[in-house]
Amino acid sequence: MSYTLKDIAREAGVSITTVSLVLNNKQCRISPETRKKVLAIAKKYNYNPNSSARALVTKKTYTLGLILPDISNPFFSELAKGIENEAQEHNYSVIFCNSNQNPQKDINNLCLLIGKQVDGLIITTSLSDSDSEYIRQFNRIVYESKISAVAVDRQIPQHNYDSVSIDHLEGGFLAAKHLLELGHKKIGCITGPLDSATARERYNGYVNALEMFGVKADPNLVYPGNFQLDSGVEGAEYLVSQGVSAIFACNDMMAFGAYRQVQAMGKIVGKDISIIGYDDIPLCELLEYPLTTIHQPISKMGRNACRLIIELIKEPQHKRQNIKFLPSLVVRKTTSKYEDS
Amino acid sequence: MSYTLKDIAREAGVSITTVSLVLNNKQCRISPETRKKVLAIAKKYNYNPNSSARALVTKKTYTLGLILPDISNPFFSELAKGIENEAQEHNYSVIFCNSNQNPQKDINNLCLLIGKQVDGLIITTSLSDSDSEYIRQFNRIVYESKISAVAVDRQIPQHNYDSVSIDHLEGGFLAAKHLLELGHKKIGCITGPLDSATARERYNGYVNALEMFGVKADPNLVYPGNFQLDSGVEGAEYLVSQGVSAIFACNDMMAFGAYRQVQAMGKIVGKDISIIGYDDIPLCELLEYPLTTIHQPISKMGRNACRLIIELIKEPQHKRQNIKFLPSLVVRKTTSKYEDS
DNA sequence: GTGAAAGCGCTAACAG
DNA sequence: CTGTTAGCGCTTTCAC
Repeated sequence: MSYTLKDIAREAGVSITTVSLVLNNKQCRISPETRKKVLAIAKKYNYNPNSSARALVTKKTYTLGLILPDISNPFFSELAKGIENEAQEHNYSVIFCNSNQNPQKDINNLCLLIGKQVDGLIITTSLSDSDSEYIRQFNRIVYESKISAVAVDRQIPQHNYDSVSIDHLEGGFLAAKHLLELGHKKIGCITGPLDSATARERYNGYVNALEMFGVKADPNLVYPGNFQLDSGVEGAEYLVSQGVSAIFACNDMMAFGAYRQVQAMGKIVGKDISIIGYDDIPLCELLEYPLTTIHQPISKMGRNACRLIIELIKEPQHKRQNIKFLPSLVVRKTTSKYEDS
Repeated sequence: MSYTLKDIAREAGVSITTVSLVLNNKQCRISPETRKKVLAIAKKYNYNPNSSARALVTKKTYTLGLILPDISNPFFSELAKGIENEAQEHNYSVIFCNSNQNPQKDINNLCLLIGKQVDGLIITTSLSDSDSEYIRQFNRIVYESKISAVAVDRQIPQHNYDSVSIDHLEGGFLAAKHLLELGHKKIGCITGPLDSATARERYNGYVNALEMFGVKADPNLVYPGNFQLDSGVEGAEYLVSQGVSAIFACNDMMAFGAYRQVQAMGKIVGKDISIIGYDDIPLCELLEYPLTTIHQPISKMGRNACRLIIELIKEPQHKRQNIKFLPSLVVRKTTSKYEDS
């Protein structure tokens, strides 16, 4: 199969220890010739240390476990990319597990990863507040494993993990502020499902901005959506009938639905009605009127989650960190100055 | 840290072997009481075997290595999902590595995965024919590692790996055939970059269909694109000026470019000019006239790649397999019967 | 400068 | 039915 230290030691006529020492670049004073000889042989055979053996004694696998709901979701694949790129630079590799929105799988994957002795865990569960029993179990297993863990994107209920996430309150605020600065007063909001913290934050950010600009938040201008395209069209239909001049859709899919509906109603997007979305999915740039939206630094968040877990591995007693990244406004063509008509 | 066989053995008052035996469900005749007692203790402590130790002796890690160009590309993330879902069902886990189109990284990742003693490799390299030296090295390393490997989506040059891919010849054929059956005769083609095998196959499929329907392939009706949106609009502009009644764009991005250009020229997509794409990206369904296209069974391909590598691991002498999946036609609104005007 | 020896946690003969 | 023993490939004291 593969060459071992023993093989190299035999061929070099030295002990296994010596070989191990030089291959690990240890300070130990090894004579230059021995070092050279060993290195040459190792290179010749393309020696690759057996990491199971090494892990067994060092108790470090240089492997990270990544639990996520669905790698095929662009948000998570972007996140995974950021994590893996950063990991590579630190000589870690990452095992990923899809839990497909199934709380039991979240737990199975967790156990699997612990069994594989990963050095750290990066977690975005699909666990929602209502999965109380699963959450308890999940947290207990993480705790007992003594493995460092960080939560990404969303905090895991019932426990305050070190975390990296995006400040959706700020995002919602930014979106509404942009509209307000353009002079809009009657600003509708199509929310996400309000049992999700993310959706709530985006909505609350919108409310905050209105208040800050002295505009009274009008419940009649809020349409409860579900992050799907359809609710965007329904929301727009409703809001336009309420006389809004601008719409904040809490994700791009709904913004796109709204975009369509506004057009279907014979109005011009970005002129008669301003629309702003949230997420900055690739679709935004492809529209006839490219969509103004809130951009999330997903990949950056991934990289930082990775950096954080590596810090934590090195120094488990590290002080708690809950890092928030700020989303940013991307102005394109669907928003413009309010004009009294 | 974690409990070991020894801990359980001590508490149960039996030998380590016995514990190992019952925990591995070995046939060995163990008395029911012993078994029960051991199981109970293991459960109590939430025993998780140390897989490094196990791997060290069994030489199996139950881990697969996945090398791909970029997990954030929807094609690859869908593929990864298929692979991981299947892997989970067979108790394998998967380490993924992004090589970011960098041939050197392909090789680094390969070495890394071999070092981690993965049982099998699933590979989609970004290596192109021109990276001859890298390819040679890559193949040599795989060969010397004696680790089973399968190529997904594209074969790796200079070596015939077991592989799973999509029959793009058939895909191109299907696209053109659809148009021909609708009565179109002057069918333009916007190709991908023809130094890629994938793009060539799609184009060749188109040519084959034309021939089969007795339509002479006209080089003036072929526009060399690059899979980017822009070349779709340029291609459409050119092809419409050549008097085509239908366009086969070799991917959806270009089809979308063509769609826009056709509209910009004052023609009605799906009536004046039929357009068919290739890939079936989410965008297709979102258009005003949803895009007719060729769908690729990506996730299925991933699952099969995984199944294949697992077979290969079990039985390395298995006969060679090069599995091709058939793409399928998805008719939506951008293609229609040819009407003489 | 270098080597001998112990041991990480587990499996797998081989004994009894 | 169960225990003893050896050993996987590596790191790490501790001697020399």
